[in-house]
Amino acid sequence: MRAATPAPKSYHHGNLRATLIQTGLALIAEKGVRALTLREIGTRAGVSRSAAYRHFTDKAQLLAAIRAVGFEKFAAALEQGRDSAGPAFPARLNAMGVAYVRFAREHAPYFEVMFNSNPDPASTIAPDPCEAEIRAFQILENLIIEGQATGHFRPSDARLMACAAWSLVHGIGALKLDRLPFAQGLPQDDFVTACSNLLITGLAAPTKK
Amino acid sequence: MRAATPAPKSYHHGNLRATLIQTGLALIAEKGVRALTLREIGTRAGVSRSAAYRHFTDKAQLLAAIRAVGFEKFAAALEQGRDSAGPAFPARLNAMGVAYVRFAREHAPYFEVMFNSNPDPASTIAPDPCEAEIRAFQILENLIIEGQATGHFRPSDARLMACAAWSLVHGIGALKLDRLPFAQGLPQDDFVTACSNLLITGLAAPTKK
DNA sequence: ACCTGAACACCGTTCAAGT
DNA sequence: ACCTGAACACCGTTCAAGT
Repeated sequence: MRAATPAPKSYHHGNLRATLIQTGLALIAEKGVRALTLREIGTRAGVSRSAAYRHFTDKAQLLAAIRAVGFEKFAAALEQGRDSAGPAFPARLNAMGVAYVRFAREHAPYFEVMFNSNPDPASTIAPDPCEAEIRAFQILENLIIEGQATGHFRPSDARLMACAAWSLVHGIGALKLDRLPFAQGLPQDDFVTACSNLLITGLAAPTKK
Repeated sequence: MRAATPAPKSYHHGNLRATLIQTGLALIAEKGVRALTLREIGTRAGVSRSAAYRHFTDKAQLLAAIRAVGFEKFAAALEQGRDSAGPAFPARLNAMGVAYVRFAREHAPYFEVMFNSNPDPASTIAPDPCEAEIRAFQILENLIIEGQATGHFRPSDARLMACAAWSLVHGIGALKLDRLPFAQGLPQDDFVTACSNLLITGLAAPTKK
């Protein structure tokens, strides 16, 4: 009777690398960042605690791999948010912002490893952005460029405008201000929408006349 | 010769609690967040590694105390930034933003413990804001209220406007976008100023006529 | 080439015991 | 009341050894 065990993989795993990333992804969603330990990942993957070192030089490298797949999902969420809005550009920009903050809330642990400054060393510099992170930013920048072409957005530096919009929603997602004494009442999406409207119209009083 | 040792403090320390906070503050500035360990703090303070538990129930509680003094310095930096600008309100708002991001950069480790979601448990909720944090926010909110009174800022919900401005500069400080492929070139303060001008004037094209 | 097991140098936290 | 010392259950990482 050589049937019970579905995959033999007695010793060599086949693609432990991918399995470790998936296991880490599941673990982080289940029990948070603090529970994301090399040893537990190994145990869950049915492998010794030092096996990961054959595929990643470091815990930081495993986190980088996990972060990369997080940004894939993130970019997809932003695109989906944008496309769920109508054709008007301010509305599309706002929908992207809502999607951004929603992702930050619904996938809080992902969001943390994705954006937290480099997780392991005492180094103060941020980790290099991964491909999907740059792509996510370009989705936003392109939206602004299109909105400029149609005359909806002012013809300033589109990259700078994208930086400002990105920073705004990132700050909202990271600060969780809507949860604090400030600005209670409004449901989350409305809070984001209100902030994004402020960015679009500006804080300054309308020029009289 | 009973002179050499300044303070005897042979066994009981007197105010170990304050010493531990100061030691932690120094350690974090010196070697980063990762080096901020209860054991090392104890050793530096010349005390056993478990002595801290007489004054804090937890590492999280020590961090909360450290965060509180970080926010004191932070609020002072914001006020100083605001006052270093001229009397014009958009300029004062911008100066606060520059001070915000400067603090994030120059005191990166403080900034990390101050704003990072609760440091220890797997809990996903943010720690309660400390008194100085709320005060820092009110400095910003008051500036906007004053700017509304003089007609410089639009008469929308001042709290919401403060949330948007706070989120914007927080995102800039946290994301370090000026360090990335996007938006190179500009020195940091100019980058902040450009973003804050965008928030003030708005992303939308000026209404023709 | 890929993985294991024991080992090392760390953690936070607890608890009996000292003063 | 305040602190120590040993102990416990964890970490990441290394390295000889197995297959």
